[in-house]
Amino acid sequence: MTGLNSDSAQYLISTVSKRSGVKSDLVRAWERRYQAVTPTRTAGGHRVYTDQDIARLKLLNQATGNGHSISQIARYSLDDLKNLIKDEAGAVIPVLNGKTTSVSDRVYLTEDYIEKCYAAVLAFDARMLESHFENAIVELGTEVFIEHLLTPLLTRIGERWISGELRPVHEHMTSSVIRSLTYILRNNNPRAANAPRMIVSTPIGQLHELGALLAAIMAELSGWQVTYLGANLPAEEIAAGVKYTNACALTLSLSFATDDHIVAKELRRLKKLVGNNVAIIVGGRAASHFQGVLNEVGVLNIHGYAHFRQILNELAAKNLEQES
Amino acid sequence: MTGLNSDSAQYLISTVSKRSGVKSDLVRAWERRYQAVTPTRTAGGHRVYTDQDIARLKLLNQATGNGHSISQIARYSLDDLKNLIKDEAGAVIPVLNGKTTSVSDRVYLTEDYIEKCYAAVLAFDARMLESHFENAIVELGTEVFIEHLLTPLLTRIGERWISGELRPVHEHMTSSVIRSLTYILRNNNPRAANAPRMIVSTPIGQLHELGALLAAIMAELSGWQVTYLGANLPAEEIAAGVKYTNACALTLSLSFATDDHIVAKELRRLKKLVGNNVAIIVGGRAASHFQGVLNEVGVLNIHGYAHFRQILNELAAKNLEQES
DNA sequence: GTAATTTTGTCAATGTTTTGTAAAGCTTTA
DNA sequence: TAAAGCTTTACAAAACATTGACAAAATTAC
Repeated sequence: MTGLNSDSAQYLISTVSKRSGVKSDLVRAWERRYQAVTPTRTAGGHRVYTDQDIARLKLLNQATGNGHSISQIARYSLDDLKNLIKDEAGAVIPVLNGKTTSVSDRVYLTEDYIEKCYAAVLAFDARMLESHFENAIVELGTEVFIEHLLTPLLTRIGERWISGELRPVHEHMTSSVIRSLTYILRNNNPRAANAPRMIVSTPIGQLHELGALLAAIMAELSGWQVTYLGANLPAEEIAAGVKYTNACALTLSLSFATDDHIVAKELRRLKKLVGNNVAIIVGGRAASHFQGVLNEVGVLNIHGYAHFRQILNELAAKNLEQES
Repeated sequence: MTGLNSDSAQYLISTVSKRSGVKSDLVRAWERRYQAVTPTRTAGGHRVYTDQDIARLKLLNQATGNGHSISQIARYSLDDLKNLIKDEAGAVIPVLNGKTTSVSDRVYLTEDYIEKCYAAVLAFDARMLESHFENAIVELGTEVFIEHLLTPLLTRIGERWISGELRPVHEHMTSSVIRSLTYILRNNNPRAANAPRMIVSTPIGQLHELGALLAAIMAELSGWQVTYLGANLPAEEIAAGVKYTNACALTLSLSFATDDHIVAKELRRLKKLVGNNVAIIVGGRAASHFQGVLNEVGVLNIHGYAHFRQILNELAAKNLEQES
């Protein structure tokens, strides 16, 4: 770059109009009516603008396009305008449950909540964590809560656990809080009577239950009737659960990559025990580490939230038509 | 941060309507009739709202959706509204219409409930179990529920597990249901701010968490602030939990008598790690099996429900006088 | 249980404000 | 001198405000 900084660079109104996308007439109107920009003048009275002015007008243009009234935002600072735009950036699907706020707002709020929640985890403050969760559920709605708060939060906890910032207890405490919250989460979405049934657990050797919990909650919200069994269960027990509930799907979470062959062995046994009529779904940070067995046994491997939902819907549909 | 705080940001009514989900007409009606919001005005008379107003309307919208009459709640503070919504999230409506049943009636009722609940466990029907629990909590009250339903039920499950009638999965499923219920149980009894803190867990090798769960719930109901960590944790982790929360008591449940020396070793390490200022309480079916170590380490051994309550009260009193 | 009353969401009619656009007439600039 | 800019004035569509009314729903009274 040259030495041109934003103060020295100067433009006439036609240039500004082209670069900001706001018609000249309108630029003048905004100045006259609301002092949206305050250009200096040449000796002859022509307006002279800076780069900052252009940036400002660009943002104002975008904001008004988003429904904000120019009179209200005309005098906002550059930073404030940026925030305003950022808030609206994700506004793609503005309707979730009919009423309630736009998704983008809630997604934005989420970042705040994630920070607060993570801080509570780090401080090992279960009450605080629970309180934040409660507020978040109320404010964001269950869908957004799960997808944009819980999922990234748990991912982060997983990472920090690996890096050593968090200890296993942190995870246990968090699981505990979340488990007690499942009650609220579930109650918000009434289940159908003939909902397809699913077992969620983790195989022996997999002690981390956060992933499994998340899967259980997601499945519940997708209309499944989930029986959550907790972590670290032998294949026989999981299979027994499947049989007892007559579940048509079994979701396992693999969060930790182990080099022993326990998980592989358990998966094979599981497959043999539950047979071919039960779909086995596997997800979790370490799932790819076990890719070999997963392929061999023939399980559905989850890639992200959306994918899981898709799998759930497909399975539910298949299950429905089998029943009829 | 920028200067765009919740006071400065301003919106016109259409934006507010979009974000809060309340139609413009209705926003105005609520203002006119109940002063639900009190926006400022532009020079021309247009209403101008803040972020707070939007949050308010959002909550009001939700609350009215929940059956509250707008005239009653229109002037609530933001916090009150949040609480209103939060309380409803767990919506059990624990109202018994004033009519109280005698304690004896309720104890009698419990036997009925125990049978139903046990049948649900045996049938591996988590929904049914949860449903019975919910009804029982409402009908019996938390105290009776815990003492006369949950305690004997869990004892019975332990026995039947030994006899082979039940499998480990049954216990896992039951734990899962109870954990999700802790939310209701806790919410009925608000805790004091300066409540004494406690950690509840089970040591490595002790996979059964029902006893620990029960202890956690009891302690909560006795006014303790409990952090429940789940089962099967190494001494270091439990000790870390104690340190993080600054707990003055640690309750462990020992349900299964093992002949290896793991539990004994863990208990000794635990004692060394937490020091003498933290009371270690041990309960559970198999506690007596480890009597040797328990004496050596110097723990409080629980004998029944009443005894546990007594211990809790004594400790709480001691803790209180130490703090003052 | 029914009738009277109140609450509450919605709408319509009518007038005002906001806001983008544009024309007219004059001035500056290249 | 032609192009671009300035100011003033005007205009119309969209959005907003106010008032008053109405009917369904919820409460209350009988």
